[in-house]
Amino acid sequence: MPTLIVSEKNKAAKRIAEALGPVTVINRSKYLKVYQVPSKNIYVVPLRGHILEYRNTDQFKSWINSNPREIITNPNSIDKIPNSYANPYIKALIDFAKKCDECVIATDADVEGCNIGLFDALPYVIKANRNIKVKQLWLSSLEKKEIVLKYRNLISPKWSWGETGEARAIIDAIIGFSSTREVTNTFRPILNEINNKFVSIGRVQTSLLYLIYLRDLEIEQFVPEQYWTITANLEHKSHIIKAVHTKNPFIKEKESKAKAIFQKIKNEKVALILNNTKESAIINPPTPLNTSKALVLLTRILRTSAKSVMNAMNSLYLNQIISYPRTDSDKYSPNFNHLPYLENFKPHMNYGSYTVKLFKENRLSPTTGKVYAGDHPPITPLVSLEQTSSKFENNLQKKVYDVLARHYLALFGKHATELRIKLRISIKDELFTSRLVSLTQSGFYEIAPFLKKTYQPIFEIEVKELPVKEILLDEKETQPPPHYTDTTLLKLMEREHLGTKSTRPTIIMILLDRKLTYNIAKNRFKITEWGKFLIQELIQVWLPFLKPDFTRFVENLLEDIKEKRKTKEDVIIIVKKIFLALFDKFRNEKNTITIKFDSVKDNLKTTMQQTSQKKFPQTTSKCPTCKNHPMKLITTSQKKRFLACSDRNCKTYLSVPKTGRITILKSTTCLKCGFNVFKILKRKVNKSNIYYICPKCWNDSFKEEGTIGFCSNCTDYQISKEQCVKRS
DNA sequence: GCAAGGTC
Repeated sequence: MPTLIVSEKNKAAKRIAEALGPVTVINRSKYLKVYQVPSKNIYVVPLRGHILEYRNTDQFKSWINSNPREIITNPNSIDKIPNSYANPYIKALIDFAKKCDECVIATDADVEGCNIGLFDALPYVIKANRNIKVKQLWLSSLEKKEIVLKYRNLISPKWSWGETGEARAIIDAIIGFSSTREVTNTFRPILNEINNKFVSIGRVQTSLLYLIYLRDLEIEQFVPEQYWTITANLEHKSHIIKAVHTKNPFIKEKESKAKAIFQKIKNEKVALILNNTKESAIINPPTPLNTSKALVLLTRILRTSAKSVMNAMNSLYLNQIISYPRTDSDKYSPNFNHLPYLENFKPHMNYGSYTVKLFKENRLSPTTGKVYAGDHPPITPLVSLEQTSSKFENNLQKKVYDVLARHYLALFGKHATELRIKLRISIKDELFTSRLVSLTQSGFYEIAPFLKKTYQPIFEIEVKELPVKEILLDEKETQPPPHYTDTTLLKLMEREHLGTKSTRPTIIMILLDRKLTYNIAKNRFKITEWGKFLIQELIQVWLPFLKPDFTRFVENLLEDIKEKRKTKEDVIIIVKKIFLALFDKFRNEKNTITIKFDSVKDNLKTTMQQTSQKKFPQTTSKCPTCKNHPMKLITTSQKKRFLACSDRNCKTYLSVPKTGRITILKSTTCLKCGFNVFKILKRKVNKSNIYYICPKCWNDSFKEEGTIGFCSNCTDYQISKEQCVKRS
């Protein structure tokens, strides 16, 4: 009788099947492939991560007519049901379970993997075939050798690991659903004012918001302190060498001391070099990239959001340009053969000469990080693509690939060398130091210059004296800590155990979407007035839940389930009890919150309006009515869009197509009426459609009968190479 | 209408 193997994702299913023998692919639906190994009588059915999710039962569907408190107390408040795309997967599990007498769970070798295999998929398998034998395939990598070996040594299912994931899901659902509803109901008068539909509360997101609140508070309450520094600019050939007084910084109490020193030396023209040491330092190439490190690096270099970088990596992976982007490995398996990948880059326009040099110098082993998670290698470029390649779907993918490819090549590079010169200097008996760091050997920086620090030009100092160009006494102020960026938020979340490598970018985005945070200059995050009000109120009643300690507390309990020290049920009872107490505290004290609403409502409304004012794209052509002002392409929060004259008094509006991405072509205008031509891109699953309209002509066409005012229907002109030209 | 966790 055949064997059914269940994997977490398509990629793993394919690899497992291929390792066990020649494969026949069974296309079950457009996206679902089952891999058959006829020689071994095996069917490998992939899943797509979790196929079930917790939802409120019908009894608790209504937000108004059900009691949020009962979501915690009533064991039937939530239920695990198939998600939107689960059906083909479930059907495949049932069909193949009926044919097989053995089921091997081969989902990822971690807590969520065990939960997906043993608690999402297996119940369907067993329901379809009560006598099926259940085993688990515990893979520490997807290499053929490992798969073959472990398939011969199947283990009994790791139920406790699966239960750990189940407890995590139940705890998050119960806490999230009950508190989101209760807090939404409480804050409803405020939500109406600021056009929010609800306020979401969750173990991870609310804790993160609290940390952002704390940082902003620290910045707000920061009291700058005055201090003074004495610096000397010394001349050496064409360079300026900056030296700092050894007693820097002079705090407020030492102001007079600083000024006295400055008075004493300000006209001195010679600096004596007392000591001149130099040392060479080696800078090693970076270590391979796991997901967290890649996100931190890419958001820092590209100055873009974690979410968009993660999306770009995922698309590159789906298009087989990079390896799997969700990995904890920052160390390659000793068996990983880098040669074919490196070989790819030899002819590359930008990376080629560096790569050829790697081969010449026989530098073919990468640096190594700390974790070999097994299932996937560190993030690796699989193919060599030029920046002009049409395989990139957008500019960001291009940039992400460039950084990842260069970083990968840097792993094999030679170390860089720094020259560090330290000078001890005396200016009229006042001691100064100067540190000069220059790059003497660029090594791997050649391919990955984005990893470089700032360096001074290379020079050596052999003289005993240097002329003083100027001596400066500067009054300065201490600076507050910076606002968080995507990069620093990712680091913070990792440090505080908030979220996972895959969910962190989404959680950062959720806070933005829900108007709890917003971006100020340079991708920096600030809590909104609304977020601040919310957290300030919650601190009064829910501080234990806001602190990241709560997640660590839950984590420890989950670990107890995994290690069989506690049962899933016991842990859920413990967490429910603690959270119910917090919930009741909120209920008992919520009058102290609602009583404040009248006094803060108006202020919140206006500040939130200011914060959310978007910059809408503008036409270069003028409004057809007033002929004075450009028009704005407005998109409302309900996703309706239209053109409006930027002069509010003019009140001219033009319709635009409801769907498709609009680009205002600024290099051409409609030769018929002079208005901008709009390019509309409609994305479909397989191909995209592009068409053009002039909004003025398009709107005019509504008043006439017959024609639709697309540019393609224009009798006199047509769009050619994004220019409006006479029809030939 | 809600969480956080997988994956496309």
